[in-house]
Amino acid sequence: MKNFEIIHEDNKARIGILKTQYGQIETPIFLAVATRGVGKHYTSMDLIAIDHNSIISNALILNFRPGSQLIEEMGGLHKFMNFNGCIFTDCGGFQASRHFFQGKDNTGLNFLNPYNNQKFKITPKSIMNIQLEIGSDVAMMLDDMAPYGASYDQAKEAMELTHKWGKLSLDFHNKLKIEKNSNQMLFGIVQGNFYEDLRKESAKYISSLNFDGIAIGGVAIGEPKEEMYMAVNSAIVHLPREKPKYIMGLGTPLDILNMIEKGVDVFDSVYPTKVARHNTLFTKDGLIYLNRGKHKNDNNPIEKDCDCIACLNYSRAYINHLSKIEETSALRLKSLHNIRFIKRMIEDAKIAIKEKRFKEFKEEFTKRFEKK
RNA sequence: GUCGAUAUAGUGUAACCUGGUUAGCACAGGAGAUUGUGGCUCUCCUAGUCCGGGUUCAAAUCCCGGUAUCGGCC
Repeated sequence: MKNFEIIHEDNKARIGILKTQYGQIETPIFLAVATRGVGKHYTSMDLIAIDHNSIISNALILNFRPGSQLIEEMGGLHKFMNFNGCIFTDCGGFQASRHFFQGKDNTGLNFLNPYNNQKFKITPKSIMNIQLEIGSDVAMMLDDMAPYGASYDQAKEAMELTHKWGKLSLDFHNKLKIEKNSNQMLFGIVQGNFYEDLRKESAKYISSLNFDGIAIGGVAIGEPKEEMYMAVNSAIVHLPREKPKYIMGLGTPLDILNMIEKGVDVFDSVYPTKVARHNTLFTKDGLIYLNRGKHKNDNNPIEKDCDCIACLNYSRAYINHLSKIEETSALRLKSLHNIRFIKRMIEDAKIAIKEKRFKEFKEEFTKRFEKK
């Protein structure tokens, strides 16, 4: 049985159905970030309230606390956090750019558990086991991500280690899935930093393995936009049409639309929630800075036609007030608005794809979003 | 009426006693950043010495007068 089916296409843009162990989910999707089994300032109930059914959590960080075994004992992450939606788990490769990273060798990545300062090593095998214990619907292979500015040799080395770990991750995952009687999917990750030939090589190699889906990793790590698009373009043309494609870490509303146009199906990013906490809110007419004085007496919602919990119930003036007095409820409302904005934007994009006018939709959306 | 204290961006204050960088800081105001999340974070900009005179090479700072505010006493 195929676990991904493309049901509509408009040039490269498409609508698909991802068939996971939790259930079926229509792509393109945006995964709200719930690294530690909860969003920052929002819970699974909040996501349900804005009709958001897909998240990404982090296997490494969940394993630090409360531990993947405990989550398994509690019936898996869906039950533990009471989220009846699609859950991806990231492997922890990205956390190699964090300060608790302690270096790598050919067999895995070393970390310091920030909660108890114990050394903790993850390997392709151990992180597969952790993700199966957590019980996510989609697991990610262990990858090695070179930082922005890495030399060619450094990028090549990271890519080659990623390829090696990809094969190992896949083999272990297949074995463990049978042992645990799981239908968890596993996605591969393309690396190659910002070198066109490495991106191509990595895309071809990862595509040759039998992953359920393919992610492009190692972008949006501080590089200029042009380099990001170059890296993605170099890889994506070598990925098979029929597999779900995931760009890790994107993004902004316009980045998401641009990537949908290239055939990307899955997104995740802290961008919408991080900027929301810092008072940058998405509207169809562009970004607004909600903490500015002009909104102090604005009785309108953040966005007129938005159906999120913030816009249905509160004015810009009120949320500006909550922000000014540093009430944490403001962080929740603002985060939920931006998540909902992305979801609604993607829903509109899907309608456009069905009607074969995605390009026009994107251009109109971009024009309005960028106008000042 | 009288004696005293105080007067610095929109607001609150620092520098005054002991004259000497570009008058500092916070909030407010404006423009931005933020992309597989240990942090309601970070960057830049706007804006000020009550008024008048004096001393001095040099005054927010010392002196005199005015005005305003606050307080004490009649």
